[in-house]
Amino acid sequence: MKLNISTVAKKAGVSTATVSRVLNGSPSVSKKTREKVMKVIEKLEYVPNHVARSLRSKKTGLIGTIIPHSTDYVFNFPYFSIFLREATKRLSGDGYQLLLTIEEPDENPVEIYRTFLDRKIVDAFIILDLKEKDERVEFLKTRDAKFVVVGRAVNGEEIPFIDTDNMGGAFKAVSYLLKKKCRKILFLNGPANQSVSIWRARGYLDAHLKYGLEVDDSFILNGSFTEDSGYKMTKSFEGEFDAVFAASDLMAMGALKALKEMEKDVPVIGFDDIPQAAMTSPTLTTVRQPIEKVGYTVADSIIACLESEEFPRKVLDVELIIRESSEVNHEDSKKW
Amino acid sequence: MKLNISTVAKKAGVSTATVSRVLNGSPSVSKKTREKVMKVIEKLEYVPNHVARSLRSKKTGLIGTIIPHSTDYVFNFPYFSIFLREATKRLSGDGYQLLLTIEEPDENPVEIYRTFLDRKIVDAFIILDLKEKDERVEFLKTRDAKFVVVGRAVNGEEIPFIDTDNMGGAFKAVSYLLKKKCRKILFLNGPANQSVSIWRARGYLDAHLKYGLEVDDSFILNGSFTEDSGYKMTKSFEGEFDAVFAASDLMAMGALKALKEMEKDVPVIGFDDIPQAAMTSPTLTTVRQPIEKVGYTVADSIIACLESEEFPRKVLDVELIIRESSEVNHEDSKKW
DNA sequence: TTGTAGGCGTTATCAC
DNA sequence: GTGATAACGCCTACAA
Repeated sequence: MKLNISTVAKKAGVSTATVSRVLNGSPSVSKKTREKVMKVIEKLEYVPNHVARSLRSKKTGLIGTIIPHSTDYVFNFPYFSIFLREATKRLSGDGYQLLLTIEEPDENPVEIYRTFLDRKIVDAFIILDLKEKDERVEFLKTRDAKFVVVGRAVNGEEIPFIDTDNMGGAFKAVSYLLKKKCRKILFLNGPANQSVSIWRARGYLDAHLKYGLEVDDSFILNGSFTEDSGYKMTKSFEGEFDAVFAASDLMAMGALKALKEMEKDVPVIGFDDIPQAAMTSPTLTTVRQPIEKVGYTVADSIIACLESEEFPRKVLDVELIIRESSEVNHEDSKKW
Repeated sequence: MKLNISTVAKKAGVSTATVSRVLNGSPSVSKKTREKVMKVIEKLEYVPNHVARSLRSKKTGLIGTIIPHSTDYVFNFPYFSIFLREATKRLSGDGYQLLLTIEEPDENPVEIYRTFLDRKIVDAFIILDLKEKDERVEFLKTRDAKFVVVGRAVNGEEIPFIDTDNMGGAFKAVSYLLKKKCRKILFLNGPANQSVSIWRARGYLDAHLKYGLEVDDSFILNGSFTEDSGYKMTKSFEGEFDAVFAASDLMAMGALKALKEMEKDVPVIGFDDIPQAAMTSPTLTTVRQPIEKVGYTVADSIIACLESEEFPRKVLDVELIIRESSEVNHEDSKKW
């Protein structure tokens, strides 16, 4: 026996239209009818068919998030799971679901967006890992699709985005080191073509500018955001340096490991403030990104975007958290 | 102007039924008609509406995977991304998509399965992180839902599953250590209530049995699969031991770190063979799980389950990979 | 081989 | 307030 809206209508002695109204909280239903219908719904344990609703409303309630294949790090990244958790929480509060998918290894990244759009599988996208010149964004714009980017375009392009203040964060961290008289700050940056890297590099430069210092480009290294990358870049750097600023906490941890092996003791600052940052030895000075807030805000913006045609553009503040690793002789801390 | 099957039909001068037949590769369409229709489809760039198809066919093509909230480690777990990648690849080959979702923090884990089932959002589930007594499985069985479990029931219960030979793997690793005359093997196991932990404990016990040795239960510790957990359990263990067998490579790495600090040099074996295992110092002896194959096989089984009512039950072989960490005096390796 | 038409389950528009 | 009824876009008997 199939259970659908008309079964309920029949049992309740009303029309399907009325049941639908009850279901959708329409005000134009008498209290009495509403209660009668509700009772039947509960007794039958009826739940509306989501697919039929989608067909009718042309909305699936699914938000697509395609995880770039090029960056396995997002999964290594303790950070990412927090982002997802918060976004999921916010979305499900309004009846949306995250449709997470991994990019296909050897396919043009745009294809999966095309498929999802063509088949009308999702209502909107969350774009991760914004590139300097991002073909996914280009594509979605030509298709007039809804999306929110995590990250901020570097060329002032008008796209809906949420980002943390990467430039400001780098500025704060580097200024702190410069104030401490560090003058040769090794900057372990992320991949060169990612907008996040570009913003942080701008902060690095700006801080030097403020102090009237010139920047030697050879101190800016591009790697991936992993611990391993931080370790290797530090270890293989040829030349003197008196501080390290890393674009992720994992990289900073790698740098600390390398420094220890090199028996070199200079201030280190990371980026993110992942949970481990407070637990390493030495504890990590770092730029805290409000990752929960990012997850929440992205979800919130997507919903706003879908339900009221808003065009979100937000930069969230970051904060420099001072711990042991940025202090000279931080190795001493281990003796406690 | 809306683009749907009847627009195409009109343009091509045929009925919607014929277009549908072409779309679905029905043999009963003349070559000529098919070509004519195809041409129109291409010119119009028509793509069938997935939601309408779902409504008609009662299949969404979505496979639900709910990531347990209790175990943030799945995201720390470098392993998990490989699993997802392979599963996704296999699924999309047959037109399915993975619908990944994070479990809601403070909600009964079963609820999200209920929601997905009620609303008919997914065709089947992949269950991760099987518990000894798993209410999700119970629930899905009562609802007669399709699912495949990654992991093997410990009580012989009949459920569709894919698992690696956890017991055999532990058996091999522990036997190897016993053969080396180790007699006090510290076993850093995963959470006690997870089936994977129970299988591995069985392997540990079995190996001892084979050597006619009794097992001291105090040598079996339960933690989480993280590096930190391995480190702490090793460091805080009170009592002598002459080898370590860890239930994950991350834990093994934590154990190695602890041993180094304790200036203790005993063989260590891990589990998984994550990419880093070959790159640590010392390199890690470990039980290799064919993770790509697990991802592929789970996806394959889900499809088989959906399309031909099969009931998959498969245990995939594992292999002991001998590297440096299991050899006594492995610290020497660092001098090269 | 092809076309007609009903139905999948819901919601929105229009009457009453 | 409530009830018919027509879509939404597709597939599949059944008929031709």
